[in-house]
Amino acid sequence: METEARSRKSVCADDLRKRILTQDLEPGAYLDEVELAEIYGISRPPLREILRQLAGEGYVALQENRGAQVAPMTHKTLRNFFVAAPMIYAATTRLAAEHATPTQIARLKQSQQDFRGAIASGDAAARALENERFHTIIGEMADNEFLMPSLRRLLIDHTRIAMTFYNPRKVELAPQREAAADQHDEFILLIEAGDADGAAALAVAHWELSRAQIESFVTPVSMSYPLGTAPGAPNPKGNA
Amino acid sequence: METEARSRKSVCADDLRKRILTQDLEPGAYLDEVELAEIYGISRPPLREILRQLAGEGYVALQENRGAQVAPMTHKTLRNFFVAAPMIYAATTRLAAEHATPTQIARLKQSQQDFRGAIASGDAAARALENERFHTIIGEMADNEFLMPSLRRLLIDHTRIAMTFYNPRKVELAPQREAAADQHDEFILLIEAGDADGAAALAVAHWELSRAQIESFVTPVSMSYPLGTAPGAPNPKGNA
DNA sequence: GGCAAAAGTAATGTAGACAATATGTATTAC
DNA sequence: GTAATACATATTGTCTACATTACTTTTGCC
Repeated sequence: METEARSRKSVCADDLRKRILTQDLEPGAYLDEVELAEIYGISRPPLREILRQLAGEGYVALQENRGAQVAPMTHKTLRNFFVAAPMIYAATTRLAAEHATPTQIARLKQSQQDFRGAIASGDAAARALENERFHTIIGEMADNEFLMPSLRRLLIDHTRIAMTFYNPRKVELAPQREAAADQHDEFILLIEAGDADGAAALAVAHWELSRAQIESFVTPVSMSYPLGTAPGAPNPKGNA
Repeated sequence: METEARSRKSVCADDLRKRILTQDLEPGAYLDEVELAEIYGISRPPLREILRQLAGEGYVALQENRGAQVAPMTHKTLRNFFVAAPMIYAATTRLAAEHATPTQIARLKQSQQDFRGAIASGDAAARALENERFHTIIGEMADNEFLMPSLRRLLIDHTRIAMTFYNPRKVELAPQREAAADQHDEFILLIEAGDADGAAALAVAHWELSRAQIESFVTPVSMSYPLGTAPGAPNPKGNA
């Protein structure tokens, strides 16, 4: 095989990830091994290895003798997401400000440029993928192998949720998208300055903006708050 | 093949996990595909799938064309572990108290019985594995797919660190082991009572106990600083 | 006419053989 | 004597073919 044979496998894995993130492959969709193997020009064994890998990363779910399906999103997904996201985002962003290297900061700046470009292009999928990449780089800056697994899992469903609800034709959301992009610039400034507290606070603010957008679609009018108290939040029933 | 052919694969995966957790397979050790395939009586393709799966779970690290090795523990591992563990443990335990089902509580009680038995037996590996299982069940009780990945990753290295430092012949540590087991009983009580705050506080206390044990080995007498300092870079200026 | 059981079909799971890459060693040249 | 290159060996990566499991459809019986 040529030298690109090896890269065909990683191309396949990367493309599957992208198609799942953008909901081109919808949650719960069954994945046919022979079909995918033919598409990417590889045989079934290496494809099966990729599916196992993606299962470990949380992109797909495997069932014995019943094939693979894109990781489903159940009714509990959003609720669990709202519980875990602020904690993990704040923690990893704080660590990123403490540990970021110049090389990583340069990559983050490049990513932000690409993100702005995707917004301008109006391509929702491209914007979602660039946003995911931006926050993945921040996760890599945190350089903590114990927090990265949950961050990756969060970014998968955050991206998919965004692709579900964010409607490019809803022009009234354009200012919010701009605000998100501006916050990305702030991320870069604070991380470059090593401002851990500031970065963590911005992560929370960035989360709140996204959360508000999501809730505006999920809870149309009333339903004020039921989506779950964050771990560490004061207990509703008044105990000490 | 018989009906147990399928289970041979899961037996292989489970055994590899156990051997890694107990350091029977040491961090950084290279894994030979043909050797492992022969040991478990399967061929290389399914074994390679298992290795991919274990890589996704954080047990092993894969390198292109260079095989698999048991996930290494570097100088940064302990430091990153100390940062992430209290946060994830507290959050998942709190959620466990909120969401545990009677069936899960029954499993947790059984696990605690096995844990006590392992302590009595004096088998360090069995005790470590039962402890890992106990905390995995608590993680499953939390029922949050976004926090579970980091919890699994933490438990892997927590177990390995414990196997590294906990010396059964050090009789002076027996009371601490008893204290840990007693805390497990408290976990059961608080989770069964649905006391989220209490469970979270206990998780922190449980962590502090474990942390103190670990630090007593890492910083034997007077070295107060080394955990946060890069072991590769000895402090040039005569430190404080 | 409906339900259940059996056979057929299509998928996943596995095995053995082949190709390509990396590593270690030996030889040769400087 | 040392270093670099080439070759040999061992290990990883891949493919085709086969076994097994699950699902679907059809047929027979109630």
